[in-house]
Amino acid sequence: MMKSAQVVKALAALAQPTRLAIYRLLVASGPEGVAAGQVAERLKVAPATLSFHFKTLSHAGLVDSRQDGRFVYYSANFAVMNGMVAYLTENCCGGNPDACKQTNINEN
Amino acid sequence: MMKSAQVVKALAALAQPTRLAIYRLLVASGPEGVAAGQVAERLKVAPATLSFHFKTLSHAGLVDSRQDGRFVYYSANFAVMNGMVAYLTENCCGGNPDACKQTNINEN
DNA sequence: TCTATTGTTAAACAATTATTAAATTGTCAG
DNA sequence: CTGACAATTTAATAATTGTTTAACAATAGA
Repeated sequence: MMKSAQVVKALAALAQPTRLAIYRLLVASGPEGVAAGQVAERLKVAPATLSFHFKTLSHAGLVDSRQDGRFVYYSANFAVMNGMVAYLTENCCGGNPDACKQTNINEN
Repeated sequence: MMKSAQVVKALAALAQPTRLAIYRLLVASGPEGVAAGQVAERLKVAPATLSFHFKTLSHAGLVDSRQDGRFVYYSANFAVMNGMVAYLTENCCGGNPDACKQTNINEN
């Protein structure tokens, strides 16, 4: 089980519109990753701002990076995301993952 | 599918140690809810601070409240939590919820 | 009604976060 | 080596967030 502090860090990293968009873009782009500049262009974010957000995501363990020539390729790391979802699922329903879904059915 | 902005709001609400602890306590305490004072005592949080955090959680739709006499009982609302987990699961693995688990197996 | 209890609100403040512009590092091509 | 390119770092600033104290509402009970 992931530690609470690490979960908070991961949640905080994703709790920002630009960073959530970055993460989604990386997830959709596969394991080879996307160059920082491409992300900047696609999401219309200034390079310095993007670096700042990458650092936050990276520090939370949500993304990996690899340098290739002048480019830095970022990719999603699913381990932390998975741990986070597992933590939420378990702590959302008191060990019964289906409880939420049942609640959801009742309320939709 | 939950909107991205609502997901960000829910993530932000939980991305704080005290609020995550509050939510977990409410989840563990069942649908009847817990009085604010009990939460304050259990988590050792000042009343005003707790009210502030309850407001954030409430505004994100993660908790419900009901007044009973002098007491205000808070309870977890699973609908938003469930929507959030569903959003993350879908956007984490590009529509394939198992991808994360497989990645996890590889990295553990 | 008076008083104690429960909880929220308001104001002030410290700490953190997000953004920008400018300077810096590292890499490649000529 | 030089110049251009890709990205990060730094410094400054604005905005947001978390906490505390004090004041405020609402309810219950004597």
